This record gives sequence, C-alpha cells and structure tokens, in this order.
Amino acid sequence: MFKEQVFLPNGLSEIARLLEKADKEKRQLRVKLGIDPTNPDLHLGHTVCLYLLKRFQDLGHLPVLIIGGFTAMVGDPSGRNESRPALTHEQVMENAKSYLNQVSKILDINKIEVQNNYDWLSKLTSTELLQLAHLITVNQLVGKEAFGSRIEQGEPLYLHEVLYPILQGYDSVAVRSDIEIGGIDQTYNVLFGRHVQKHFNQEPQLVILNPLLIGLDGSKKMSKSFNNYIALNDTPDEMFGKTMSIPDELMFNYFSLTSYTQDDANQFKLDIDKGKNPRDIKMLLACEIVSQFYGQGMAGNAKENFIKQFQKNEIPDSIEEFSLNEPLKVIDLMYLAQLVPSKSEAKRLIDHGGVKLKSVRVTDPNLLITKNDKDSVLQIGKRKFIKIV
RNA sequence: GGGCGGCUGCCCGAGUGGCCAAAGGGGGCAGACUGUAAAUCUGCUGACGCAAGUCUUCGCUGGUUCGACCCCAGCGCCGCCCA
Repeated sequence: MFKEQVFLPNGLSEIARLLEKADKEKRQLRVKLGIDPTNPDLHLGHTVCLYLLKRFQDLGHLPVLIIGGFTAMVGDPSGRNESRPALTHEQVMENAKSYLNQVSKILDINKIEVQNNYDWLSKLTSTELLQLAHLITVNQLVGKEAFGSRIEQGEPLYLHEVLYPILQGYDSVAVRSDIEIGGIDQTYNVLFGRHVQKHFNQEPQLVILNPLLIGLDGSKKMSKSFNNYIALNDTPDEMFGKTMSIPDELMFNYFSLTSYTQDDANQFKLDIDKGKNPRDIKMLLACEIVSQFYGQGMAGNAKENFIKQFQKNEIPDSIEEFSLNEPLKVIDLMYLAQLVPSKSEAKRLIDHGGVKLKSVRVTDPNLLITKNDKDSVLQIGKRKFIKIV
C-alpha cells in the first residue's frame, strides 16, 4: 500500500519467509511498535504505522504496542537539532493514558499486547546499562547526522540522548520482537534493536520502515512540535477542514492513508490535469479520512458544514452560546467569551474588518451589545462564531 | 580551576546610553481575491485605555546616569578553548 516502504534486511522476501514460517509453526508473530507519549495527541502520522500493524493483526499476529514511558523522559533525538524538554514521569503517564483509547480507533485492542518500557528500563542496573553500552561506539553515534551536526554547530548534546538508541533497542529484547515497525526516521534506532537482540541470543527482528507523513504545511513531517498535524482526537469538522487546508500537491501523499489505491490517486491526478477542480478531489480525500474515524455519516456532515461555512460563508448549525447578562462593549464580550486573548487583539480584529455581528461588519470597538442583540451571531474571522443568548 | 563568547518579544535574530515595545525573517491572525482554511497580494502581531498616554518586557540581582536592552558589579545558565 505504501510504495516507499523499506524492508530490512534484504527486502520484502525476508518478511514473506518469516510469515510463512510462522504459519507453518502456527506461531503468532510479535510485531513491535513503540510510541513515546511525549504529548497527549496521536495524529495521522502515527496511523501510517498503526494501519500496518492492523494488517498484521488481521493476519492473526500480535501487535505489541510499547508505550515509551521511560524513553519519553529521555527524548528521541532523531532528526532533531535541539534537545527535547525533559518530561516528568507524571506528565508522561498522563499522556500515555489517552493513547489506548486513540489506538482503539484503528486496532482491535483486545488483540494487542501493551507494554510500558518504564517497567523494564527503569530497573536496568548500571552494570547492565554499561554492558549495553558496549554494543556501540561513540564514533558510530557521532557519525549519525543528528548527533554530528549538533556537535558541529555547537548545540548541546547530552549523554542521556545518546543513550536513546540503546534503550529502544533493549525494548526489542524485552518484548522478544519478531518484527518492528517504525518511521523511516527511526531507521537507526530500530536496526539497533537487532544488535541488542543478537547480544541476548535472540533471533534479530525484521524491520519495516514507513515513509513519513508530511504535515499540513506541506514541507515538514507531521509532528506535534511543528503544529502541523491532524489529531485522532480532532472533531470531524476539524479533520475535514485541516485536510482541506493541505497544499494541493500533498493530497496524493495522503491517499495512501485511505482505502484509495495508488491507481485511484493516479486517476485523480489525470482528472485534475484535464481541468477537474482539485478542491473536489481534496474533498473526497477529506471525507475518506474523516469516515475512517467517525464513519460515513459524520463525514458527510463535516463536508456539509465545510461547504456551508467556507464556500458559502454561511453560519454553521451548532455554535457556542454566550449568555449576556448586562450590556457589554463588543470588545469586552469577545474577551469574556474567550474568543480573543486580549482586548487589544479584539480591537485589532475589528480594525481589520474581521468581526461581524448578524453578518454585518463591526467597525466600532465600543459598540454596545444589549438585550436587543439576543439570538444574533457574532463572528470573528471565518472560523469563530458565538451566539448571544 | 582559568580564558573567551553568549543569554532579546511565540521562535530565530538585529540592536550596543535617549529617535526602542525594540530592525528583519519565520510562525500566527485578519482582509482581498479565489478553486478551499491551497496559491498570491495587503495589513496586523506585549497589555490596559475612546484617546492623549500609562504599565510590563531584552537571563537574575543590585549599581552608575536626568535617562539603560545598551555602561559597571555580583550571581545563574549555555557554548568553545586551556588545565
């Protein structure tokens, strides 16, 4: 399904062989996926791996989901040019809590094994850690681009960050992983798991690396840190809207997340070349994405809302309400209703013509909103609405 | 332990006694336009105030000065080099 998938070592045939062998031995393969709970939201980028995990699950194998309760405190330095802020154990566990719920949107969580690497990594003795450290040289680590460039640029590189691949590799031993799935940016870490497994006389895992999903900005990988993501917990409207906001060229990249095939995507591309409106193709995509998580019905609603709100500039059906007890200036109302972070900001928006009452542009920041305005809708920009009651 | 350099608004980064709420860029927001919350163009982007203006902000604490982000001292953190 993803044409840029990488299989190591020795390509897809190795995986096929393993599947066959497991089949013959009537053995469930243990397919590892590690996710560090560094923030509360899983996003579409994570689903690339989760869907692959689901395919293994559908074949009768066992997804082993590792919540990186310990590694999240270390912070994966892959692809980063700066240290991650250290998270406390409490923060990490808080985040981890909501993960299963989110994962259940894709996987049957009754048929997975969930492990927290805090359970074993926190118990490693320094002796054991030192022995693990024997598996790698500093020379190799410094050769890694992420580390090397940081050293060159005089950015701090902490010892605990360097330890990350070792810890993640040890996870594979702890769960006796047969196959590990990861993003292509995890190549080093995931492959290192094989070394550690060999050291512990385990059959080294096979590795499947998925291409990274590009984020909404169209350039960087989808990630919480770049705030360019669609969260699994986003509302249908948010999901739909965010999908519609991706750059046109990027949408073909996203079709692989849906049940559309590469052929479909190619056909869409042809259609656009022939003059079809890319917007409409993107709507198909948005519908597909939303319905994966919320079903056809909700996807349809989201689409309608989107057309209403953004194409026709109409006011959406369900909006927040604000109860007016006494006459208020517009800017005060905006501030009290938490539509803006400050009154200065409210004033600026009014100056720019970004505020409407009953679809009429507000020009006076001191305009008094009174009981007579009950049931009217105050609109800020294109996306924020509030009904005065 | 010693030497040198750094710490600026959401981020990066200029500034080196008053003209600094602080250049520029990124990000964000709004407007116009449109095929969409794409692209493009324009504007805005510390708070309070109708406004004049006031207050808070340039690592922290004190000091010099009519006046400090800019000078001095101490402290903290970061980097590099030497031991």
